[in-house]
Amino acid sequence: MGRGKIVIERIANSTSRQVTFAKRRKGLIKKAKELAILCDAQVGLVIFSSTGKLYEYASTSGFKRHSGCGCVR
Amino acid sequence: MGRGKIVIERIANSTSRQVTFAKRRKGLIKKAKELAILCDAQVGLVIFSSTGKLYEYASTSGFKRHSGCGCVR
DNA sequence: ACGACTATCTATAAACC
DNA sequence: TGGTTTATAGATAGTCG
Repeated sequence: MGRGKIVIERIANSTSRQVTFAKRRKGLIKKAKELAILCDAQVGLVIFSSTGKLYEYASTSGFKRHSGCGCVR
Repeated sequence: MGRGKIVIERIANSTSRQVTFAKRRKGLIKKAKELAILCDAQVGLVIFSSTGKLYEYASTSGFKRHSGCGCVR
């Protein structure tokens, strides 16, 4: 899906791994949103980068962090 | 992305909405897996269909349902 | 390290069975 | 209603500034 074909395995080069992460994370969240809207579904998505950064998406208020244990419902 | 272009809004026809849901859900989970592997990330994905069915994916054992409240960590 | 660009690959809408 | 095919839209790998 791009200039060259790639194998699905951990990208060795740290820089290109980060670049790919940023691109694909954005694409994944976009598709999650589209699924929620097109199909009237509820979608929750949580992504931690290898450096520990959190990225998340939730389609509706049906998913809420509830106080006390910090979990996602 | 297909024979015709589509607008991102709730699909009116119930049958084609279900068909699209099945296709896109599969695609979304595939991409979530790829992101996890390629970029060494941890990914959690929860999808409820409009009929209330649950579909989920978690890239690592870092995400676990813990007993007691049934939440996802 | 970060945006654009674009050639190319992949996902998928529609058609068909 | 569920699987298969195909043409095309959309995502993105590699490149350049």
